[in-house]
Amino acid sequence: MRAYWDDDPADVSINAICSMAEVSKPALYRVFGGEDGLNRAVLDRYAEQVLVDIFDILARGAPLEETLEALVHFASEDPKMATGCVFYKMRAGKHRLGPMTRGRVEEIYSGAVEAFTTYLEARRAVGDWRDDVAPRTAARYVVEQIGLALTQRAAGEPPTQVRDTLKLAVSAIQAT
Amino acid sequence: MRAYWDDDPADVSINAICSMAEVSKPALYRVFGGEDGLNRAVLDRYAEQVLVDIFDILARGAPLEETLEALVHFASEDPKMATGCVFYKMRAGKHRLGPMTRGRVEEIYSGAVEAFTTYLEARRAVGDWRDDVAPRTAARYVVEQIGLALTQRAAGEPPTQVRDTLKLAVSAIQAT
DNA sequence: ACAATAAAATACCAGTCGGTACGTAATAAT
DNA sequence: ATTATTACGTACCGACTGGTATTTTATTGT
Repeated sequence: MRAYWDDDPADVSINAICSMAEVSKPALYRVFGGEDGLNRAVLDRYAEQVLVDIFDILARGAPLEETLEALVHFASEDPKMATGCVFYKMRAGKHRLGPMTRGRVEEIYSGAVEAFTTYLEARRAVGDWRDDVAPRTAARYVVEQIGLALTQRAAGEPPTQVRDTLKLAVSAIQAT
Repeated sequence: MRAYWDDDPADVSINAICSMAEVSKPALYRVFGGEDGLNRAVLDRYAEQVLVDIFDILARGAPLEETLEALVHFASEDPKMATGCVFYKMRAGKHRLGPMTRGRVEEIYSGAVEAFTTYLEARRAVGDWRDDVAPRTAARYVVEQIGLALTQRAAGEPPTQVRDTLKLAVSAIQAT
């Protein structure tokens, strides 16, 4: 997971992983079955260890502005995300993934969209959000923008620039 | 260029290109020198054949709304861009490129930011654009958003969704 | 103490990658 | 017509990929 996180999953070979982990290749195959199984396991671990933070922000049910601010901070400034996000990296190279990992990527994506849609509907019900954008559209929008920000961070762009871009992006769904 | 456009540059091998073009590998190496030279040549050709359209839109000096509408249409609906954009695909895998191609990618990127910055400054001078966002920040923002849209198209997302996202994104710099 | 079994690593597989040495065919100069 | 030169492609190189057959090491049962 660490290697996928620091570099790009597509650029880390099974051989490299084995030598980093000081594990023989057959051992890795015994445990994970193959590359697809390993990727899936990495993604599962990453989801419950890192992505859960994003879902937590939504689950707090805080006002829109506060929630968006937290998300912007997470994606563009949290040092943990300085080298980007394993999930979005995998999603970017979706066509290179095996069936299990790809399935998990799609699950996580639609789970995120769903969670954000639910959050936005709740906010609208409380009168905390405008009526002229469909919650699902806005949800997909935010998920993509967070992905863009994390991709920029992975590419080494300065956090301030990443933050400027993301701030501008989320302002689109805040405007009255 | 066609292969890079339809698929992903990172997934098209020199061998595959040679067999598609019905050209021997040494012939390709004689002409382009190597993978980096080939990539650079492809990018050059692509820039003068496709990217020029984007620069043309800016060069028209039309009002902001009209310009953004044209860019949104180009990125999210032009059938020519249905499989994404060679430039943005290369940029996404920048670290895998040779020095010449990488240099050209950076040149094109900053050229685009520069062109858009100039355009926005001109619009501001005419009173067609708000004062509360730095032109360069907005320029970078739009360049990233167009890239996101073209990446989404390459991933096979429905054009309507791509358009929704991009429309929402550009609205952020239009708002009064 | 020794044989049977389970676990784990070494050494290898076929395939692909980018890149090139070298033999061959076509052309230009004499 | 014959030689010198240039263009060109076959066949190969070493490095690396994901994946495994086979051998070695450890553990267990007796």
